[in-house]
Amino acid sequence: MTPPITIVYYEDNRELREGISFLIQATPGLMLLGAFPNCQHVQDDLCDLQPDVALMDIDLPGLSGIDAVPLVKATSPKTQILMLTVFDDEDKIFRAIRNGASGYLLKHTAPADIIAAIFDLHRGGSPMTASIARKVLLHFQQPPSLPMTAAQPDDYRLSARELDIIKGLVAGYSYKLIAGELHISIDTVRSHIRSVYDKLQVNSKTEAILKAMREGLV
Amino acid sequence: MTPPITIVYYEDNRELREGISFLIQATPGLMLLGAFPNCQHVQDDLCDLQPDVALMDIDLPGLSGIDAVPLVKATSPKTQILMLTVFDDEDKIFRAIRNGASGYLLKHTAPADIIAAIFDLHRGGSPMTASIARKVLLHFQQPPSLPMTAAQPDDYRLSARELDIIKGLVAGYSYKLIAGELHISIDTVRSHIRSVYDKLQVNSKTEAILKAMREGLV
DNA sequence: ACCGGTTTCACATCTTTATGCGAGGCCGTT
DNA sequence: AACGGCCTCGCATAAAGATGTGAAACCGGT
Repeated sequence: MTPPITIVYYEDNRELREGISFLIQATPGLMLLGAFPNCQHVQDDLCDLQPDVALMDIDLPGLSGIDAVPLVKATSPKTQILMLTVFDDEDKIFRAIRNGASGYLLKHTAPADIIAAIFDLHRGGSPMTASIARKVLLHFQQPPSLPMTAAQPDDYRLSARELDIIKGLVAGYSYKLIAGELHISIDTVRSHIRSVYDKLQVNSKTEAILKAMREGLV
Repeated sequence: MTPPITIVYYEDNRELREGISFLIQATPGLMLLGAFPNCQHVQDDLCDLQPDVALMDIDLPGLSGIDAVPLVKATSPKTQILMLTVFDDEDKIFRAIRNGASGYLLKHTAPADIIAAIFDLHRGGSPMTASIARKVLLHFQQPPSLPMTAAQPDDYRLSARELDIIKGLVAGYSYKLIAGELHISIDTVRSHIRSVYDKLQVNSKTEAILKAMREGLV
């Protein structure tokens, strides 16, 4: 028998807290270590408990669940955080994710799915409500190719060496450093840069870097 | 009664194709317009059908499902694409996403969940298997703050004006342009840049831009 | 009233980039 | 063999950026 997944739970709504708590306790393989109405004392709470999973509401009185995320990670690094909230606000989502949350469910999620998500999370997955996932994905998709005509410039046909050079730029190196890194002369670097600018249709280091990053050429 | 969600399906494995096809046809609210063993003729297929949803396998003979994604989008822009695959390879995931896929499920997903995902997708969500979602999220999380000591420099205390300047840099502007934009002299821009470099602990435009972008200061 | 930070500007100097022009060697296709 | 693309290097000039030094004006707080 594998050891149970240990859990702490932060939720200010008493009914909900007791409901989910009961559900967790009733599920074999899960063990609830604590359920708190606010996260004023996250660090105290977690430093001893060191749970596998933290279920966190966002809209908590006092310290918001989002701001608590980094504290959780700092106090108990192995703890995976599952945000459980009514907000599908972009800003909140990304702040939580950047801070280190690993899953994000809206509260309308069925209780059974919440339980499933806890297992997913512990298995190394990132359960996400589909509508949340969409917002995240949109940040990866390149701006929808406006017209529907085929032929996307997608590929700028940079040569291998040119890619080396632009990687250097994106890494923040000067020509001199790139030359040293690649064991070529600075004039050669200049020469390649020329070609790169030509192909990317830009005319400054900054533009080239930004374009390369946005188009995912790096 | 709302009109059914129309679907096309690309999958080379005959058994699987027939199984899922049957399932779709048996589900009220879904309508299968076609199921193909390869996507050689996506554009021909879709130009008339204009389905709401395209279910695509990745590992297709000939033209890969990933490469077909942009073609689908070009031919039938309103079609939402759900990748269905055995690969949880980072590179494949991101190529599919960048190309415009809106959902990504691994094939071990239960048939009932696949059906649910189709509805999610059509509702504007992005169903994703938790393990896939994790890989995506990792690209958003800032490098795990190495030590656990509190107090991360997070906030570089840039002044309002300094933020204006760095926004200009990130937009790819030269000092001269920034000066024009903000109606100040180029020497003033230089002066602010100095402070910014100081606070960000960098010493070149490129480093400043990269740091600002990564730390989300913009 | 003094201090510190912000915003503005100036002048000088040195380094880095951008760009024009030229050139030899390598390699694969036609 | 001739052609085009790629990789290498050089020299030169003009523009942009980095850095040092200094300073006046404003504003909020001790």
